Amino acid sequence: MWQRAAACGIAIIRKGIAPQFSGNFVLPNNAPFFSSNFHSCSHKDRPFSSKPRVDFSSINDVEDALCLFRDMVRMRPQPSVFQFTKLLTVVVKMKHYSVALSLFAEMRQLGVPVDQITMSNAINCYCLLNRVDFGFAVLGTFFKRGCEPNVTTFTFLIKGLFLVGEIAEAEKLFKKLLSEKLCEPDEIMYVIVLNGLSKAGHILAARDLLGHFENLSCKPNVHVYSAVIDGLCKHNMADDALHLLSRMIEKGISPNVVTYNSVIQGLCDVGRWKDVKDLLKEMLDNKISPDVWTCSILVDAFCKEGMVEEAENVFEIMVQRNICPNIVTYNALIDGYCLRGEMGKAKKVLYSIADRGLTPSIISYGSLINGYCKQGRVDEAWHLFMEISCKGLQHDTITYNTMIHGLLCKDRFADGWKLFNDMQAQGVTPNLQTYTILLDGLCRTQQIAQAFSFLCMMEDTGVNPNIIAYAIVIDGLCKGGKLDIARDLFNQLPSKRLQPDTKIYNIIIGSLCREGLIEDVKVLLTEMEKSGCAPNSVTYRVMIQGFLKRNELYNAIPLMEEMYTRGS
DNA sequence: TTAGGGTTAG
Repeated sequence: MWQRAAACGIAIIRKGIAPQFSGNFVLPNNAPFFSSNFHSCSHKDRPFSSKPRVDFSSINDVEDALCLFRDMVRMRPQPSVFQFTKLLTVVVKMKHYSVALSLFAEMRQLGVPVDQITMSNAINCYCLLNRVDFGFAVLGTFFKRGCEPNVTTFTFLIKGLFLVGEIAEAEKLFKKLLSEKLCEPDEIMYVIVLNGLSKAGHILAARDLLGHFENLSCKPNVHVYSAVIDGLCKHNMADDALHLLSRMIEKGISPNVVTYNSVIQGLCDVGRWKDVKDLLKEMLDNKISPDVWTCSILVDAFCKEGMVEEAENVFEIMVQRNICPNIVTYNALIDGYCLRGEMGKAKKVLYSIADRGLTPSIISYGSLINGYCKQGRVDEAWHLFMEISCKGLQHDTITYNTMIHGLLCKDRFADGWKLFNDMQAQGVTPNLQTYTILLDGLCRTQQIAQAFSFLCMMEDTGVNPNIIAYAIVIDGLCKGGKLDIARDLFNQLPSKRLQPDTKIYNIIIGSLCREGLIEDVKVLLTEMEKSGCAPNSVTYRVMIQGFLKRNELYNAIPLMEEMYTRGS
């Protein structure tokens, strides 16, 4: 739908004629979009002195905003379009987008003036509600009153397209703005485009666009560089990120704490500790103080490496530098203790969070539940799982997955399935991981027919089983002595657009060896090599084990030799 | 004296 609306909106800009649907277009709340109250006069035409004062500082929540709106509507003379728009933006900042749109609709019904900025804000609200299509429809109505969208209006729309995953369309619209000179993109628009492209994995396109931007008269600023640097770091291109960091400095743009945090995160992710140290030094030399984000990244990185003592040292540094840890910092520490199995310490941190004026999040509980489950202490995990609702938090897909997985690992299948039903009853959507956990449970208990039905059910609910899900079922079939069915399913993978990985080859090869089907093994090994899926140490191990089980030492020994030659 | 931008976690 939005493409048509967008095409129409863009065509209108190009031709400068009224949109075909502007007159009677009805917004989602069924209020006609247009009324005759478009405020076409500039504020100079209406002296501000004639308008009553409106106190926005008294607004603490959305109810206050609604009350003020009612007061403003009754005021005589009526407050200006600026004041009404200001109120709308206060509501938008509170993230009450639907409320802002209702106010907007009411303004139109009551004859309160709206202008280009008010309308752009309405577009923004639709976009933030993932309804960029309605945003484009509002765009179409701009021209009815001889008003033109500007760079901010288009920035809202491009951001809206990225939000709903319409990456190509966002890029297309941006290029159209450039090629048809519909507006002059500014730094903020570049940040939105570059960040959208980077986050969607189109990192090379983002880098090219940055190169283009560097050649314009309006030069990229620190935010623009930071967006691309962050994208590079998130796509394991830490060297490129470091290179870009040097380039921005050469061009006289100083990185800020956010830029450094992105690079530090990227370096921590790949364990480049020396570079992290150098960068921290560079930061301090440049008089950029680490913030709570920097510290949280470091705490998390140390904890993931099992270096909890070092993470605790970061906490001490935070105290010295007067940096207050936030819930993310504490969650990283909880996770660190859990990874080391130090559940007592992890729990102590959880219960100390409230003492520090913070509220534990669902992630705090999720980490602990995961830690207890990993240790097989499901009853303690369950106790915390139940505590979540008492604390006014909502269970999410991940906590359900963790708990179900924990129960199934302890063979508490009935409890696991009961929780799965409860999850759906609570309106928490199962994801691929949920289904994979349950599929594994079915296969481990040799409920193969149910596992097959489950695969079909997954497809029906729009969650396509991935290679891991198939590997679980194929493994279950092999372990249940149903090698033929397993091979059939394996052969169906290409038709499901799934590329077998080493793990799945190993499952089939191991079974074939146990059956003594050495010729079939040779065929699969050749196929594996051709597909770029190299045999690994597990491949050799399963083959050797298979042959030894058949007392075929003469087949096993040459494989041992080959395994050592290959260094697997 | 009305609008838009970047980083963290189970």
